[in-house]
Amino acid sequence: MLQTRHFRYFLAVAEELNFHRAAERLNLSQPALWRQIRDLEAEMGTPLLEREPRGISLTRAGAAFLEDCRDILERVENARLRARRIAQGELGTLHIGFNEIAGRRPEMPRFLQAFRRAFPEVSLQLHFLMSQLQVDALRGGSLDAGFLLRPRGERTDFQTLRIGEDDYALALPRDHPLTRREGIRLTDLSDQALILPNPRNNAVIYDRLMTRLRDAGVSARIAQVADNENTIMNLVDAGMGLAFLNLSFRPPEPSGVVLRPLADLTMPVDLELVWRGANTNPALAHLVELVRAQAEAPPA
Amino acid sequence: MLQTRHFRYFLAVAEELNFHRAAERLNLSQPALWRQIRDLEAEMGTPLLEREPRGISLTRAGAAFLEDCRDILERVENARLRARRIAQGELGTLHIGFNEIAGRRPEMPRFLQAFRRAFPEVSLQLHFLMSQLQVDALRGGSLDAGFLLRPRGERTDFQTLRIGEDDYALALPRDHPLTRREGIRLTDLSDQALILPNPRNNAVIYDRLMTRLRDAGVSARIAQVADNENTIMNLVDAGMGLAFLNLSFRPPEPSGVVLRPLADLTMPVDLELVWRGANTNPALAHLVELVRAQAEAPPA
DNA sequence: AGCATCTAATACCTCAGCGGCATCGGCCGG
DNA sequence: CCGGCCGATGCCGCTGAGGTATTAGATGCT
Repeated sequence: MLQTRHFRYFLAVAEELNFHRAAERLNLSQPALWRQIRDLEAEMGTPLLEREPRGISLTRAGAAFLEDCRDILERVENARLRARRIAQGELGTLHIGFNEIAGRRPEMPRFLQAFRRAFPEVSLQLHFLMSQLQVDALRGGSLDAGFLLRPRGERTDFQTLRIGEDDYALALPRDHPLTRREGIRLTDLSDQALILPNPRNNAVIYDRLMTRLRDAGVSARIAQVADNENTIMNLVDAGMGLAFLNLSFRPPEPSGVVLRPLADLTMPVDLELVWRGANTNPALAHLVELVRAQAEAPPA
Repeated sequence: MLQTRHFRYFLAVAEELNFHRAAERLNLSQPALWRQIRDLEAEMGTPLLEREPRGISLTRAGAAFLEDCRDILERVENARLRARRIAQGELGTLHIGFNEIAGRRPEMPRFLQAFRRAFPEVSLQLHFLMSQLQVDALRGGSLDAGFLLRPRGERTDFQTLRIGEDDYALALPRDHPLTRREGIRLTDLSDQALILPNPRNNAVIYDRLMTRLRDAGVSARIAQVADNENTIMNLVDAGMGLAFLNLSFRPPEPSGVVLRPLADLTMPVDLELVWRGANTNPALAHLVELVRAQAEAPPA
């Protein structure tokens, strides 16, 4: 059977065109090398060397095989290196999710840029997904890590790394009467139209908000559920009702929406990097390590 | 050291994802295979298989390596086939020379077409060269075989294969007085202007012609030497003098040149396929064999 | 719970084959 | 004619690839 040994040996012989020198180069004895070449020719089913009275030369088949030898040996070496680099997490692909809020944070581009600089051969595939969908994708394995918001203190079987914090506040049109009130309370929302996040996308937040409203005895009217924060904001802007939005979701400047804290509603959430502990993608460890370092010591 | 054995074994294991089945496929015992894979991972410097409670799966590095394995094993096999086919003369390059006369013979395209059909992967490189230059090229190794004219009976250290025969005749303008004479003799050429082939290109023919003329006591005047048959014919047409041309070099129809045999000059030449006996190009043997078969039994 | 079964992993042994040493035989240059 | 260079061969030792028997862990069936 053809072994890479044969390729290495033939390469040396073909380059030196001399069994003694080739054997020396390979740290081998001349007879051992000679026999391997003989066996190689038998395997190939054709002579590769022309035996001449004074030394040897390549046959046409041998010359062609020499090229193939070089190519194959190079590929073997590259295969080894590639596997190593993948195992080291220096090469590969990382699927990263991020949601509306995380995407607007200044940390995100810092993390990604730092990672790209440190591991330029890891392809970063970014997926814009809401928090709940990210969790599903992480479970399903189509995502390696996600930047998302989780209510502080909520239990989880994922690994998490806290990057920042946020809270919810009341979003209301600039000209709404409540904007002139200090210390808005939940009871002030009675009989107001409310716009809530779609429970299909974000059940946790939806449930918590509803619970708080019920506990406060507020009989609010749900005017609309919306799929994402942008939609919610636009609906508020259009005067469809009031809503709860994250503080870090700053409305774009020419917007008629303002955010006001509620005196008796605090729902702190953490911006976290989340991943499955069982995920074996070696590049993931690098991402976590890098985000941890950056989050602990943000650049001056 | 990585051996192709390792590639073949890993390929089986990675495809079966089961040591027993893979070992069976390889006609190997499970422990032997297991140890080879362990050694392979040590060589690679990274695990390729994920050991799970129930069986094995590929690591990312292993999956990448699997692709490389397939690629490499395929290339190894192709290298073997390529070398074999080159050695068999089914693949390669053949440099073939032909001169003015051979090029005009109907046999040439027959030979070449038959060869191309039989050995489509042998690249035929055709070189238009006069006979003497072909001989030099054959000696120098830049030509594998040549179709050329040689005076019959001339000794040579080349291998030859007779394809056809030819002779020299007098070339003269259509309106020349000698065209009306039956049985032109060399002595009739006294005081005629003659156009001879350049002795640098075709020393043998030049010398023979000169010898015949001298022996016949003809004091011919050499008006010109010319590099090739076309030039000679044009000069004759232009009335610069008479010349000796091969019978099979039929002047193109709208030409004012005619060929007349000489009663006392016969210089038979053979159209031959000529090659060096020491030439090791395996495709050459096929060409010779094919030309021999075609020449002996020309198509009906 | 207990047993059968499937899997990867170990222990121990055998022998093929890879490699080393010594040597031969042919060819060339001095 | 002889010394040196080269490929080719014979013989022997030992490494390592492979076989058999067995263990160990997990799972599923009764």
